[in-house]
Amino acid sequence: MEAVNTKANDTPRAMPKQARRKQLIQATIKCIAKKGLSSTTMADVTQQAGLSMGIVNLHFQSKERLLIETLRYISDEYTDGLNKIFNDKSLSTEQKILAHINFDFSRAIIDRNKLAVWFAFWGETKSRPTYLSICASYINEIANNLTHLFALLKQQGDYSNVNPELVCTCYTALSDGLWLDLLITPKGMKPAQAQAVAMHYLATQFPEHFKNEI
Amino acid sequence: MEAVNTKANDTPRAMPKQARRKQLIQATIKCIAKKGLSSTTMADVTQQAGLSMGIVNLHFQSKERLLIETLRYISDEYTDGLNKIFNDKSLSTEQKILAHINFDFSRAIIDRNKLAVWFAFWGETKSRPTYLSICASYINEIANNLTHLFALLKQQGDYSNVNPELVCTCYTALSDGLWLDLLITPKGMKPAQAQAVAMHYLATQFPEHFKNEI
DNA sequence: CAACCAAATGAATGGTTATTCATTTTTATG
DNA sequence: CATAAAAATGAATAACCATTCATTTGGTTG
Repeated sequence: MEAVNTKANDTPRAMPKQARRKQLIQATIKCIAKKGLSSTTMADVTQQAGLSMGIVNLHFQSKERLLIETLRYISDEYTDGLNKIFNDKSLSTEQKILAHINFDFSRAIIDRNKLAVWFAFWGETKSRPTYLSICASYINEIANNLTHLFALLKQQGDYSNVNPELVCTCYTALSDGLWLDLLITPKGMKPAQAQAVAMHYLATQFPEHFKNEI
Repeated sequence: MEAVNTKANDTPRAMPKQARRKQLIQATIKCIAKKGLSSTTMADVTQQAGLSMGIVNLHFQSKERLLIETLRYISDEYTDGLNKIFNDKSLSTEQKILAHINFDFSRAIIDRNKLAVWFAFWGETKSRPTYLSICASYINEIANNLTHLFALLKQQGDYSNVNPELVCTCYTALSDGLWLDLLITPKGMKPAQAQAVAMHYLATQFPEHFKNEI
């Protein structure tokens, strides 16, 4: 997901394969947001990317693989961001949790184009095992990490009746639901507001740590 | 949404128009769950319903209208169920809220076929104003009712720092997120468990009323 | 700069799919 | 029972779309 040389204006033909793939994935995200997954065509994607019809099959073999790579792209972006926080040894447990929430509602993540992509794929998981397995793997990974953080925080205060697993499940579901609000009621729910709702829940569980954040 | 005469085995041709439309909508729900919105075809739907190709255009004019009516169907089913609870004068405020949660995680609502339909349409709202407006209207209606219930409950206990609007937003998002868990991790999350998570949140806000429900 | 190679193009192809409508089947009416 | 009206059928049609591949373009190398 890191900086790939995308000097599209200079010498397009010299772009590394990886960069062209990224360009096509980003065009796909825009198209899914603009036209919906069900009516996004190869012609739409290639035109959005400013390239020719055959290009997708050249780089991805098929439309289906392009879609899978698109899901993997946003899913990796999300997981990588959270892992970086989780593995950052300069942060305290409390700071990691705060950074996690900040990330969940950061511009790059709650971009409405990407939210549209998330929901489009979630809607198809029941019929596409490949989509489901991509989603399932990142979900477990994140849940384990976050539960661990809550368990650590529990030891740092008077939180004897906090259940870290339950809090993780609840926080995660809440975050997903707030993403939905950001997607379908853009005028009613602003990112900062969504983040405040998430903080409000954490404050109910860890008042000593998060009461002041609201 | 009420009982429509569907005597499919007796005299199919005599079914009222409304019933045939319902039959087609239910076939559509099954197909979207089975094949995904993007690859559900007219042939799939009519075959699932045990009818002939031309039937959808006869009753719905076009595929697009069938899809819109399908969204309206699940959306009405949900809204009607909640309104019935909200308007039931035999229930106390507390009982209404409990009934609301029970309904949110009842078999009819968290049927995985229907969940797949919800997410499929949510994923397309950004590109289809019609889908968006159907969703937007029911969301506002429910939020107003639920906020009102929380405001009433606030007066029945030591809840001076409870914010009914915030609690409504948070509960609603949580519920949507739990629906996602039920859709994509069916083996990990059971309906009763999801409901318990929702109750857990309400207990943080109204401990005097809901602490014992967990 | 010439020759080669990789990347990209886009017209052509073939398969898929929504929609139509002439025909058939069923129900209602007198 | 005969006739008319309504409902349903499904083969035919026309539009659409993913994929292919012969050709062109651009970059690299010696």
